Amino acid sequence: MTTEADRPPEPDRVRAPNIRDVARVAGVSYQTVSRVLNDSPNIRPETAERVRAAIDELGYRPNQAARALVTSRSRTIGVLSGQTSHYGPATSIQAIEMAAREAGYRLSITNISSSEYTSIKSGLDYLMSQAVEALIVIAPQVRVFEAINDLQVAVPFVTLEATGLNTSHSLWVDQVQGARMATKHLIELGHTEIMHISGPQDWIEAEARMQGFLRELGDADLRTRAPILGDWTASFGYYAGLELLRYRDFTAVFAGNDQMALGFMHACREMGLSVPGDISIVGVDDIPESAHYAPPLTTVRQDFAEIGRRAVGLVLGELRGEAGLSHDPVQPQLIVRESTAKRA
Amino acid sequence: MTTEADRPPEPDRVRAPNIRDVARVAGVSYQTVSRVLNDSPNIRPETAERVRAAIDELGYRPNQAARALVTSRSRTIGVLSGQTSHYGPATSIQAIEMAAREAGYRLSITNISSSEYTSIKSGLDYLMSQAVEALIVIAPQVRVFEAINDLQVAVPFVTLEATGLNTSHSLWVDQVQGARMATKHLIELGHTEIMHISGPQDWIEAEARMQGFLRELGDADLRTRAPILGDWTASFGYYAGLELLRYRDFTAVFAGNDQMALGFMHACREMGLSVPGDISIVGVDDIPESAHYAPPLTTVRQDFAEIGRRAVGLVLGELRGEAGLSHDPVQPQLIVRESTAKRA
DNA sequence: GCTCGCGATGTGTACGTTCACATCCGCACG
DNA sequence: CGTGCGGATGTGAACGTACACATCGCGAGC
Repeated sequence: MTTEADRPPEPDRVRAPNIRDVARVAGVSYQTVSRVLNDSPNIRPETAERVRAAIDELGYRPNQAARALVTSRSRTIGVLSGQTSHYGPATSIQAIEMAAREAGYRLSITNISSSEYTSIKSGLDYLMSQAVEALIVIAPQVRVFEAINDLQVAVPFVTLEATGLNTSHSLWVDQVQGARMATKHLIELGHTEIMHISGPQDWIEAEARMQGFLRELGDADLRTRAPILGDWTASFGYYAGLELLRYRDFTAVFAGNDQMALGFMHACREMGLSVPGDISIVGVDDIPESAHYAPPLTTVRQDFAEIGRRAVGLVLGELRGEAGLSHDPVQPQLIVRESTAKRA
Repeated sequence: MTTEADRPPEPDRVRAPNIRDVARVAGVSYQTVSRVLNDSPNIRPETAERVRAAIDELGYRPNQAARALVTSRSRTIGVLSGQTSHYGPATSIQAIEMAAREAGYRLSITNISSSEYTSIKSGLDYLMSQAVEALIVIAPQVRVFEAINDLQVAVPFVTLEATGLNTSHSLWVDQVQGARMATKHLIELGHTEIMHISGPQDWIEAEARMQGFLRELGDADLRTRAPILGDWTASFGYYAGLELLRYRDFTAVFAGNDQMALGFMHACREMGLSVPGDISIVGVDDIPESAHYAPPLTTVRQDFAEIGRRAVGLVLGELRGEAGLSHDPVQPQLIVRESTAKRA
């Protein structure tokens, strides 16, 4: 009835309403309010309605900290990522965020600036200090596994894009397969001298793409040559191209990602070479821009968003004790555009 | 002395050590431990050392939830962002994350999938339920301000990239100035018929760039034409190009971002037009790839990372009650490459 | 030698919630 | 008509920490 009159005088500092304030307004005990909040059974609909009305009236919001304290559940998923500004990680993280929020979890993201072990470890340490309930790693560096062991991470975790290693904790695009598709495509076009510009050696996915490339080449009995170790950037592709094209002892290039492919095409243009007339190029990722490169890039599409969603499903499933969740690799897809052609 | 013998029997479920466990091991009171944790003065160095040793021994980590509960400070900054997978937001967020972590804050990020008012509001609502202490908005939609008002957001907030509006809460790259630089550059090259492909109308920065474009054109007494309203994507730039180039009643294009510029160049190529021979093009953002487009793109550089860092500085400053913080717009920079040339 | 003051440390309590358990009521069953 | 049972609701405690205040000891000043 009287919702204001008989309350104690307003304190100076306005305090956010708590569960007891709601209870008082609704004329029930705080426990009943708690029950409504956690929609537990055995509440009379009429009572629940009154509580909900009180909640609205007061603009009450449950205090997450108090809840976390008593349940000792932070409802937080930690994300350890390398450069979150890159297309792949950024896309995955966005999907992770949405899937997590859907499931009532929030994210704690941390960027590791370098691939130094100490950097990984301190990033991981930070996440542990946030009491994350699960961990998703998008920093596909080999040393992450070490760090996870060293810190005795006891929560469910999954690493993205880390082909082949430690499969029970991995979820990945089948990079080996993707690389084979790209390489096979070039071979089928008649190319026999194929160059690979790889990502940094300590990225597992770079390693996997290199393996796929080498295996496909081996299966076709073609000469393999040492891949160039790049850094994923367009600039690297460009300078590598300027260097490599001085010899021109190859007619096709498989680049570890679209950006390096772009840089390489830039170098071709500058050296007066036609793509795909003189050199065929394949990238990986299918970033949205690659369809508009000059020429539009043949590339291996990866579904980063799907990977992110599945990662969340996986760790939350494990958290709920569900077993036997699917770790099947996500299949990449070859997108043929105009940067590849039959060997002249 | 005895650090193990006289403790109560181990409970079944291993409980994380708390401040009292540390105190017991260190032989001090829990309050002393608390003091060491919050490095308050008046602790004997020797005591502090003993406490620290106990912390290490037990692998103790402060419980953030308990801390948040009692201090009623969440140490969280909310980030409301549009597509976090885009280069600009992603770069800013990365910088925000690092700056925030540096300052002992974590982030709660939420993506809004559409620019619908309800979507913005629910995103904001989510962040408020996280009890964020401050808010950084990277979703530069006009309606965000409405939502912030409607929800009576009482925390310090700052919107990024929202030129000109509500300046006390904005931090921005001077988009108007950037657009003017781009336009002026084209005018100085002799172009008089310049087309603008803008971002979506409800993005404040798109609006600002359009204003800058129109003003510069006005100052030069050149004919203005209705800008095309795009969606930031390369594909839009491409299709818009195919359409517009059927008439060819312009010799230069100012695109709202690099991706649309890329798409437009693609269309030029397909229509048999040379860039910059027939058409000059300027973009905005200077994403890392744009230096390797065909041709390398003249563009207006924005320092997204700097913006992110300053946003954190601003809201945390306000939180500490510091006044008179700099809201000076960040100056963009024209990067002249090869997509622009004197009018034929 | 006594007191004052201050540095160093300890004790009580509150934060807001959930869990375990207690209580109350009405209805079905014998 | 008494008993038991289960649905609906209430009470007490605990989670781990920081703040306010209390206490202790020791050296300076008279």
